Amino acid sequence: MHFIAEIVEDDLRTGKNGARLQTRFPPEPNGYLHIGHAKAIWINFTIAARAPFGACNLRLDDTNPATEEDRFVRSIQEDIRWLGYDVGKRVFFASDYFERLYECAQTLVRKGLAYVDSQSPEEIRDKRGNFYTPGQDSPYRTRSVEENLDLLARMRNGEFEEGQAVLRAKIDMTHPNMNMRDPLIYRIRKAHHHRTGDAWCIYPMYDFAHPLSDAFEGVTHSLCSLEFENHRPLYDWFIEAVGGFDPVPRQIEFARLNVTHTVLSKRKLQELVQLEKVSGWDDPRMPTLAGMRRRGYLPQSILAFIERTGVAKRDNMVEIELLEHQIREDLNREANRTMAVIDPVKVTITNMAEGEKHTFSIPVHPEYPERGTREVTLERELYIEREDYLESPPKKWFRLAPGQEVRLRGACFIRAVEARRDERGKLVELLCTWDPESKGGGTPDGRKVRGTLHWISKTDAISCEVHLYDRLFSEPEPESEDRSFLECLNPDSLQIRAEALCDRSLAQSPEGAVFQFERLGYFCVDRTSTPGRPVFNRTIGLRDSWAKIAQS
RNA sequence: UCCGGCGUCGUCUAACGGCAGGACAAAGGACUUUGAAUCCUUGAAUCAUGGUUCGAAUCCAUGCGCCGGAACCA
Repeated sequence: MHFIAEIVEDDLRTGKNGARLQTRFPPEPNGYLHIGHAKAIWINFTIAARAPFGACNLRLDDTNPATEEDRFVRSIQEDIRWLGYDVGKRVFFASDYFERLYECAQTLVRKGLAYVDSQSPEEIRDKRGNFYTPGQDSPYRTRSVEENLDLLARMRNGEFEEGQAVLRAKIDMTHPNMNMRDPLIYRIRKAHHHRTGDAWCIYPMYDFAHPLSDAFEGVTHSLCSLEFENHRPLYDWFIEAVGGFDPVPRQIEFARLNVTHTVLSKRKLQELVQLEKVSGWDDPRMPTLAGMRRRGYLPQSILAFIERTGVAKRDNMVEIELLEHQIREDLNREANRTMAVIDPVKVTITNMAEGEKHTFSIPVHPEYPERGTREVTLERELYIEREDYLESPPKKWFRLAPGQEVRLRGACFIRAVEARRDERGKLVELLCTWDPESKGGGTPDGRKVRGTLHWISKTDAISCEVHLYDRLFSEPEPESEDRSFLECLNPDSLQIRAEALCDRSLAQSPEGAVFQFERLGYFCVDRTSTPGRPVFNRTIGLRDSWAKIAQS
């Protein structure tokens, strides 16, 4: 049980808030959700579920019309649903509260706790002071309630231009926490809002809108990331200053998720999209939920990963290996086996007659025989992976080499006899012999072969396209200061293999279907697939202990 | 120089004054019709110094280090 759960359990036990429990997930609709958001989503929904009638609201925090778009509102809802959370009717918008927030602002003015400042943005910034020196009061700080009320109404009516006036809270210009030095409440923005259109020309700031929106909704625990820790005194101040709320929400901060070999800043993700380093927000290399979905990640894997990384207050950098481990663990269970050859080389079995065919059935999943079997055909012409044959192999090479015998997965033993190459030396065909005694994959004499290869016969094969994805960044910490994250991009993060072959049975596979291509990894059907030509995305490769042996 | 937060194996995370544990990663081995999966084994940590205590990762003090904070962004 993490520290937030402990606080909440404690509140529940002591009957705080009448044992009510409510949280909220408040994204700004200015980009796609990524795996860092998944952490916030998971925390907020699992915490809410700790009480019988606990609930988590989705609140789109749309207080800045300049950056927000309706398409992001839609993608956010889609991604939350995909993760497995049903917000039902609990979808709210900060913009729905604009009128009520305005009334709160008037209340503050009447209480003498807010004033209209007519200084320029530059003056306001200069007079805020800095970490070491206190700020100075605005000359407009002492305006009367009546004047402030009038000015605020005229701000709303559009009588001022952007930058000519703002509404500020009257707190303390010498406060050591700079957030408390008369923070802005409203600024003028003559911009079109994606939901309220042109109804407003003043928009509330986050520090004002956020705590009050929580209070309006009856949120009891407002969970956010560490960078808002400095804002908590202000969060509490606005709720107290407006007054009359029950329950009074409590803000608790946790450390956001960081993962090696990727970036999780919205600005950087946006840059990758804009600079076309990736194909879009849902590029399978992106850490966005849309990208991970297209990549073939299962939502339960993402959630399990987040649960395993924990919730605490120290800064963290989770190794991507933990995510990859989780994906493999789930996909190993979920994905049925089939065979595909990504870089095919033709094999001719010279001692098998033209037209001769043998059929074998192989379990669809070795650990779950109840899932049934698949049929493969063995015949004179077939294909194996080019890299599975080596003319002069290193030690411990179990695959094909001159004179060496291997097993074709689920079928029989073959032995390499001759390699045919073109004028440039490229392998074009392998002549092999098979042992008819080895049908099924073993022989009466009980001799062992160490290597088993995946393969596909000429009649079973259809052409397909395979997208081999790897980590987007080759550096473990592309966000570290020493260079631009763009310089850390992995040039081989995508390899397109248009010559690949896969089993006929995959021709009509629906988008998102997942498979293990034996010995290669886990793959899913991309949305660009067509019935005649499937396109597969590699979600993650199998662990490859040969790669380590080969290295040494 | 100010304010806030945080320091436990390489990484993430437990411990609520009483044997520093787990997971990933790493190394070695067994098994294997996927060099997969599975199984076994091993190495690996309390930022430092003082104090309180029978006993401190935990409480106190001091120091050091790291992160965040000076948008009319969220």
